[in-house]
Amino acid sequence: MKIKYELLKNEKNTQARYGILKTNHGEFETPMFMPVGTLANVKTLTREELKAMNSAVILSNTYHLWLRPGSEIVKKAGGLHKFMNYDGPILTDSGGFQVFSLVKNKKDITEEGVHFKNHLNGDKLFLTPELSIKVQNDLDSDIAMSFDECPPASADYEYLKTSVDRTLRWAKRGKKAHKNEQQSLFGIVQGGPLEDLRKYSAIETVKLDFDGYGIGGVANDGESKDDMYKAIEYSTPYLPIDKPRYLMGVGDPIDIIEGVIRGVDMFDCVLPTRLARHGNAFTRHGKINLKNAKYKEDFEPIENCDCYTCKNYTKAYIRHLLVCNESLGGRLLSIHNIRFLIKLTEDLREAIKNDNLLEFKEDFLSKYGQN
RNA sequence: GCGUGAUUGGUGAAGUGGUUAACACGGCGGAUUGUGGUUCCGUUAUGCAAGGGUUCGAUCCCCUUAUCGCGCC
Repeated sequence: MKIKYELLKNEKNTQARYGILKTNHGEFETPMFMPVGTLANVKTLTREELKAMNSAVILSNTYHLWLRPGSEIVKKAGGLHKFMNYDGPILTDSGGFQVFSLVKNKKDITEEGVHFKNHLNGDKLFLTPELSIKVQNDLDSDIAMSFDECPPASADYEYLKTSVDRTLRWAKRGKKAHKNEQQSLFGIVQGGPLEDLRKYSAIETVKLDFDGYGIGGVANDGESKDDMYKAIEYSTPYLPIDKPRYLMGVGDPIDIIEGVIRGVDMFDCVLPTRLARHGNAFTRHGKINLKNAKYKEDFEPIENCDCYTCKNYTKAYIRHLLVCNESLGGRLLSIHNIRFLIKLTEDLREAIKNDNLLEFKEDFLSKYGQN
């Protein structure tokens, strides 16, 4: 079956929503945060660890799995869930963003699709909306994403308009090619930070009738926070209330709060795991760098937190692991950082239920700082 | 004892009679938003063993001393 979103409550003072997302692999509350497992694996973590931190949906990637091991192999394995031994819901990204982020220079965007080079070995590749959907059908994820174009933050109006129209045509083609009745398909709203383009993109995408809607093209390099928040608030008013809204790629704690306030239900981001591998931890008092010399003799946990890492390890030990390049350091921080964001969404859901989201935000910011 | 070669940051080291002494590692700090698992950026020797001399100017040339290496009695 397709996923079902049930809206249970609107927060009184904001656009925030509390709801339930029903999938073939369980029911989960929203707003939610989805850890990223690009290569059919949330880097360094096992499924037991993900469950222990109350993680629900994870994100995986069409482009990467298409290249390695190849979607036919995942299909042979019985689909992505069986292949990676994960029985929770999986969302697959379409590859649109990867064409943008991994293949910065040599790409040729045509009406038919995108010509670009394999980021691993330089082979010529051609990805189309139909092929992206075919790969995602083979992967058999719970939620597939439309193949979109993700233009740079610096793109001008003319380019953005052209791009939005092309993404709409690609969305239509992808929907037509979509065969998997067990799999839901999301459309993606684009349009940069511009009100009329976001509105247009949202309205036209909704006309195609998807199972949920991504808000894309956000948090691209150079984009200001203000532009990001505008992109969200220019999009969500035109999205149906009975379908989930997914802000693609967003992950900074403050951005998650701002997204929720503007009516977003789902987030994903590499930040918690990437920051972890580079030695950084989210805390309620801001982000810290565990490699800093000041933690050399700090025998306290990162903070008062219910995660496995904080219950068992000190900052001094984690620092030692990081400094020595021991992979357990990044693993322990990944556990803490993902749990931090998931806990944040749990707190946000409570705040929505209690109609005190703005107070929650103010309190959070006063401790967390403004970055 | 005589002869000879060396001595440059925390480490391995480049280098030149003329403004700010390469580069690498390490250290310290920062970045990171639909993944970069090993990434990117910044910073880190007011000084070239010590003292004296030549010179407009010496880390570089000369002398003495110290330390280390090599060869010979």
